[in-house]
Amino acid sequence: MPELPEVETTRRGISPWLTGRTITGVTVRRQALRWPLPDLATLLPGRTVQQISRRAKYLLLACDAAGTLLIHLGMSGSLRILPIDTPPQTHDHLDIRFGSHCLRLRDPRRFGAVLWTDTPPDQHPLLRHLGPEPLSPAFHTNYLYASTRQRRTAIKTVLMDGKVVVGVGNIYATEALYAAGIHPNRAAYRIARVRLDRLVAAIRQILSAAIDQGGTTLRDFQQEDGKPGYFRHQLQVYGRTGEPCYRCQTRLRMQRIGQRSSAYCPHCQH
DNA sequence: AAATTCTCCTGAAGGC
DNA sequence: TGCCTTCAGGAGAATT
Repeated sequence: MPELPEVETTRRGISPWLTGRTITGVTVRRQALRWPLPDLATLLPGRTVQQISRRAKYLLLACDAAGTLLIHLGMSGSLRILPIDTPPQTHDHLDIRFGSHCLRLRDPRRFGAVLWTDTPPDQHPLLRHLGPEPLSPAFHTNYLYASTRQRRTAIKTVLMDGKVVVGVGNIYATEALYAAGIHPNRAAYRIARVRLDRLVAAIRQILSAAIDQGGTTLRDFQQEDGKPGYFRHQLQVYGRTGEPCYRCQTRLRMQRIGQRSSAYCPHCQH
């Protein structure tokens, strides 16, 4: 399920193929994902992709001065670069063609989104209230400390709240809390500053390492060339419920926190 | 304001 | 083997 490292991996993969290229055509096989698609056949052909950036889990394709295409991969989306004559498979919803190749969006569960904005993307309603990027200087210990003092809910829920910090989903929240020795269900406001310092560092370190590994592939995620991400092999707790903790050998447990399954070590995390 | 619940969807896994 | 049920999960929307 694409979280920040998977989206960033995708961005880095497709960027060299698309930047500076002119879109020659579009094939829309399904007119709505999470929301109806914009009229891409009118908006895109003839536009040149200036750059591809990322905000939270959104990919932003800047198209000339005309506007920006926003793509969200939901939980099962992937983007690939393929020759335009590659037969589409089930759930291949959209091709954006540029010469002999196309950017193909596949999303079995259709939780993803494709949107268009002709104003600066940071002002888009879905982006304007987002918290800081976890790998930016704006995400620091004092910020997280201030953001958690009034929050009595589980720290894991807070980490996955995009208004606090973006890009951290179930996998990396689970891993970061283990690395920092914090119980995922601990009330956020009851975590001391020094422990939040460790948590900030863990989030940064884990996200960076995951990007270096091309993200985590559990089932659906693939890079632009079809290869999986390799961070799955570095996961310490996610998906390991019932197996021994790598540090202390205690059996890892699982709890539902905010509708999400959360693995943790009852000995190492408090 | 913060917290909780509901919702979208498909494929995999488990039960019988 | 096959049919049915359950579940996972990003995150906006609705509700309390």
